[in-house]
Amino acid sequence: MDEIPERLTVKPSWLITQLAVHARRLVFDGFAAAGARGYHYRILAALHEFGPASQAELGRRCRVDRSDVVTAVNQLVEQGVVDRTPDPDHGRRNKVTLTPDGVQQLRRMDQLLDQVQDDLLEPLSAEDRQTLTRLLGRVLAHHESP
Amino acid sequence: MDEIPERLTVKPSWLITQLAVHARRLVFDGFAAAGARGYHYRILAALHEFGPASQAELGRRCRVDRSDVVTAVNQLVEQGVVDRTPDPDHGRRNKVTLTPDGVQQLRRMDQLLDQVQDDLLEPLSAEDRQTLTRLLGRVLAHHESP
DNA sequence: CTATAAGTGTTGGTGCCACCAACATCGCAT
DNA sequence: ATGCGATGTTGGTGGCACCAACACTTATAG
Repeated sequence: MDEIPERLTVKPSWLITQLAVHARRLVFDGFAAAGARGYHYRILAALHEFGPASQAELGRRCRVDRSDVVTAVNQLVEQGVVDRTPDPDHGRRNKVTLTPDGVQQLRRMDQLLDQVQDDLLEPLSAEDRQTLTRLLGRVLAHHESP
Repeated sequence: MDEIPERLTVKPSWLITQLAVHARRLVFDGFAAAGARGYHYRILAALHEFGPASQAELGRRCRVDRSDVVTAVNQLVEQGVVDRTPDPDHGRRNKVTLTPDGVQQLRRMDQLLDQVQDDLLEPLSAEDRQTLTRLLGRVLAHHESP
C-alpha cells in the first residue's frame, strides 16, 4: 500500500471515518449473505427490543429518516419479516410488528454481526476493545444528547 | 431523543459508523466555509507532503478511486489551487502540482480541521483522546496492511 | 524483438447512507 | 373551531466508495 499523508493519519476525524468505511464493508458483506442491509437490522432490532411501533418512532430510535423508513419497511414486509397494519387507535399511524420469521432473521444477523465485531477489532486485546468501546460510546452520547 | 436499541449501542461497528456520521458532518460544515469537500483536502494534503504526483498516485495515497480523483482534480484546477500538466517523461501520466493558492487553502483547511477535532472529542480528557487515537490507529492500520 | 501484461486517465454508472421539501391527512391543545 | 404538530409518502439531492470498460502507454516475459 502507498503511504498516507500524516496530516490525515493523525486526525481522529480521519481515523473514525476511514475505519467506518471498513466497518461498513464488513457489515455489508456479512448482511449480504442474509439478503439484508443496515437499515433492516436497525429496524428489526428496535422492534424486538421495544415491541411494535410506528414508523416515525422507528425512525427516531434507529436514527433513520422517516422517508427511508418507508422504503426499508416496504422491503421488510416483502421479505415477510415484519407486518404493517394501520394503527386502530390512530388514523394516520401504522403499527409495524415483528413476525416469527423476523425474529429468526434477527438472530441470524446477530450472529453475523458478532463475527464482524471480532474481525473489526482483531488486533486489539479484550481490554483494549473494552476501552475503545467505552470511549466511543462517551463521544457518541455527547453528540446525540444536545 | 429517543432511546436506541441496546443491540446497536453495544456494538463497536455501530459506534464507529454512527460517530463517523457526526464527524463527517462536522468536517463537511467546516469545509463548506472554504468551499471545499473532503476529497479536496486529502489531495492537497498529499501534494503538500509528498510533492507533485500523478493522479493514480494521489488516489492510492488518499484512498480515493482513480475516477473520483479525476473529478476532484478538475474542481481543484478550476479553483486554481492545483495545476495539471502532462508528465514529460510519460505519455499518459499527468503531473499534479500544488499552487501557492493551494498552499494557502490547505492552511485554512488545517485550521478548520483542528477546530473540528476539538469539537469532535470534546467530552474526552487529553489522555483519553490520545488513547482513543492510538487504538483507532492500530485497528485502521490492521485493516489496510493485508 | 515481439507478444503480453500492467499501469494511466477518463467516462459513465451503481449503491449505501443521510438528509430535505412538500403534500395530504389526522390528532390534539387552546 | 382553528390552528399546530405529528405521520406516512413521494421524490429528489449529495457525499463517499466502488466497478466496468475504453484508449492508450510503459514495462515485462518469452
